[in-house]
Amino acid sequence: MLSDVMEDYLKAIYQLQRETDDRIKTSEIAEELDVTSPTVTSMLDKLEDRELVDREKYRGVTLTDEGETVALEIVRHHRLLEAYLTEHLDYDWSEVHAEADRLEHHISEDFEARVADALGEPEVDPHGSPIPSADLEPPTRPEGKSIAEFEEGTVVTVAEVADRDPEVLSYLAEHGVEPGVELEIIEIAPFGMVTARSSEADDPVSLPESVASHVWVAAPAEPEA
Amino acid sequence: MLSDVMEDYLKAIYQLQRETDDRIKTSEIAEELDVTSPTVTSMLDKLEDRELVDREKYRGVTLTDEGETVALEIVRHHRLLEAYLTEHLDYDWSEVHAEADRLEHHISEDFEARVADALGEPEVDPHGSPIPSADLEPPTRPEGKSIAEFEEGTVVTVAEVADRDPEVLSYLAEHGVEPGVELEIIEIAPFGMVTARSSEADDPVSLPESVASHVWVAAPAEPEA
DNA sequence: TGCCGAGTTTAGACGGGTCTAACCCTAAAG
DNA sequence: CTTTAGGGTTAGACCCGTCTAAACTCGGCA
Repeated sequence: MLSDVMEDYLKAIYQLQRETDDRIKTSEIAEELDVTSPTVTSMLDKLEDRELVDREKYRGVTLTDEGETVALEIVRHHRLLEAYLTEHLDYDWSEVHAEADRLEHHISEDFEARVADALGEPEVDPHGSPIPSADLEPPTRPEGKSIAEFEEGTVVTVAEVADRDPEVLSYLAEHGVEPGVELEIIEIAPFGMVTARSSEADDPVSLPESVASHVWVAAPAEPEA
Repeated sequence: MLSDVMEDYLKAIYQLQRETDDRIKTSEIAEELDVTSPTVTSMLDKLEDRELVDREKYRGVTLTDEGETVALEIVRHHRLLEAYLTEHLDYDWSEVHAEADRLEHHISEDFEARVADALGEPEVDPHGSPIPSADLEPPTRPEGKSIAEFEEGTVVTVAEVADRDPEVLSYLAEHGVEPGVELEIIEIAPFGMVTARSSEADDPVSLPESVASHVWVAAPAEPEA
């Protein structure tokens, strides 16, 4: 049996791996989980003993297949919960993350199945993030780009908003930046700030690079304009 | 902040207190929580430090008002969850206990409020047990008797089935013993076994004293027959 | 090639929750 | 009033997850 904390580490490594595609360093995990580096090192020892991570001392870790499966299970729980809370308990898009973070470790397989069923086996959560399937096969990374990578003047459709900060999410929602909306990229400043107009809002919104890079657009099936 | 484990102890003490109305002894708590006596003693030290229990060494504990409030909060969570799982996620009456036991420590005030709202502020859970109100005032103990305390031939209405064992609950449900049904007491054997016929089942059912004592009947408002 | 700094790991401590073994108190029986 | 059995508490150990302080490694730069 794995502890909640171990699950958190595996999930963190998984998510960092999705972002960087490289070995994950101690300090990155420490940052992500808000603990010190030695704490991470000792946990990595334990995860290595259980063959949940591959490790090279001083050079970071990657998940083993088994570790990845565990991480996917937790991510599935998390995203199903987010979807359920918004659909059936009237939570706002921006509020669900913290609640799901606490609950994700404590639901049974049975609960997971019932929630998935109640939602009709959804494929994405309210932020547009893909929900791992019940078989926990590693999803192929969907192609996609952040809105910061487009030319000024382009109109794109938001697929995913990968931020977790509720304040940021509220702000984005207020300014019409949510999965599904169309965004016209108005300006990309030299320091990375993106200004865009949403189909759902009157005024344009400006987002610093750190936020804009979390707003993703699905790679279009090359609509031969 | 209280740990999950502390909450479990407070809840256990609360529930034992409902049953026995006396100081609760170390060994009773140990039994309830499936832990050894020294473990309970050391936990009681901590709860006493925090003024959540009143203690007399060698003679057991009672909850302080503050301890009772915490216990009521947990019980409220538990019973709301049980109600929600049966009403909205299609759980069976007999299955909800374990799931609620895990979740009860991890839901926010907000979640609690939304669940209560979705259910319409229910007053009892699926087992007929009263759900503490949101203000966490200690409920006055409802009058009531177990079916073992009636004369043979009496017809009673089941108000609460206070067992927690899913196997026992399944068995009872199969034989028509659930909150709301009418039960005709057919026989009370000298060793305490109760045989009764449910309005919801064809054949009578016999219950050993240990089970029968958990099947409660609300004290009727003395219907002057 | 050798040094240096950033980042990682080791060493050692601590609080939480649990255990077993040993000791001690309480209350009931004589 | 004394004994004793049963149960409660103390003592001491262990694992978990965390920390700080100190030692070490890697890789870039002189």
